[in-house]
Amino acid sequence: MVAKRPYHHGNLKAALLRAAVELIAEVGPAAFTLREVARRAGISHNAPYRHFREKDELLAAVATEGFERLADALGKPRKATRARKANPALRRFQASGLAYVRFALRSPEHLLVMFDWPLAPDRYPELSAASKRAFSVLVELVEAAQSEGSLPAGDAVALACVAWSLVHGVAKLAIARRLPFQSQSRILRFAAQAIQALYEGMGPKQPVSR
Amino acid sequence: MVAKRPYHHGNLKAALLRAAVELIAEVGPAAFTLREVARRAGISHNAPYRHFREKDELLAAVATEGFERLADALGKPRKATRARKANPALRRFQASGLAYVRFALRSPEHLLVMFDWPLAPDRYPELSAASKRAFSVLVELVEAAQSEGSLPAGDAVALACVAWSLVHGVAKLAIARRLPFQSQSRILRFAAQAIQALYEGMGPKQPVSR
DNA sequence: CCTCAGTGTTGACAGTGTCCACATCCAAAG
DNA sequence: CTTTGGATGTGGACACTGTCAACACTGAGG
Repeated sequence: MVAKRPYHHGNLKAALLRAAVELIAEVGPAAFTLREVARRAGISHNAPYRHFREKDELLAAVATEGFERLADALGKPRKATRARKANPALRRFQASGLAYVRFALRSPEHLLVMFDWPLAPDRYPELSAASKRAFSVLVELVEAAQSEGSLPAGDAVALACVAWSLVHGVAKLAIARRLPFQSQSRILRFAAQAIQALYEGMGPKQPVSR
Repeated sequence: MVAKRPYHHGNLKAALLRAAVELIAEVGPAAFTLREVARRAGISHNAPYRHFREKDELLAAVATEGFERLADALGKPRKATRARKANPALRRFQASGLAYVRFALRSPEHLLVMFDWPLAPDRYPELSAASKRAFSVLVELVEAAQSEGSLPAGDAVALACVAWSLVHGVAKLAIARRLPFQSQSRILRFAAQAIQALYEGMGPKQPVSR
């Protein structure tokens, strides 16, 4: 029983987070307005300040939520990869790349705030912790593939950054509608090709000069 | 002789563009303010409206300038690649990837407005024309490498998008300071590695399963 | 010399983020 | 059971923003 909003809302913080995500989805982070969020939550324009120090702290909460969901999406295999024979760690690594793009397509509003909004990391320690955690998930996937032998030994962080750059680029260009593909399935197919290209090389199978 | 700003400024439009780029470099596009630009140009807060319909049109002009410079940077080889023996087109293609990242490091304010600011493309036709032009430079580089044989035949646009995604990801993560490298030279070295990895494949030289 | 289009200015308005003082509620102390 | 204090929500205020309308200055062409 949540009652009928007598004076104290009960769980305003969560409601504000939800409303914020919806508003960002509609108008983008730039046109996002604290007062409009308050309006949608049916409260006064000052109530949010009891739960967030300032506008940016609400955005930071959205970004934190985003990094947590992203870490989940990366870590958890999509469907129980049924008894893969070869290179399961590589498989999971590549799947996580697709998951990154899928996350971006499903929650573009989160990705926008996570990467395109200037939030001082030292002011929002939970946010930077969440982002570090998500990155470490990626590094672990790389290390697993390395010890499996399906990725070259060496600086796992650097390897992870290369892979990250590729899928991040695909994700950002996709949600900015800069790629010449419309449907989400076409975009995901393209992402899979890109990931494959990064692993196998995009050069011709028979190098011209050797 | 430009005189001493009598009443008519003379070339306010250009001055506003310069001031806008500087301001974005300092505070980012989100905190960018039309009135502050006017202050820096030493004019009233309404003078910009004689040259730009609205705030976003000034931003769009910045973005347009950015795409034009980017197209130049991609198209023109950095230093006259002295008498390359093999695969000159491939060389130029890879160099253009580095140029993309170099452009981002040199002009992060332009890149931010170009890709992270929501500008209705139909409201600013010059902007979308400039962005199309820049993309076509990239596609031409791909096609040249294809006819040289150093890239596989097939959809040049898709190939270009893969390469674009990689360098765009590197560029965006770099200027957002998300990569674990500090100096510009380290970042450029990393970018070169990533480009090389995309061409040769990041898998082990001796594939584990074949 | 006049005029008039282009350029710059002043003043206004609604909307924003944030501060302050005040109102309301719930739970624990007495 | 009352009291009371901390947490939560409200209303008003302020400086600032983007944008509009009316007005002022200027220089080139009649």
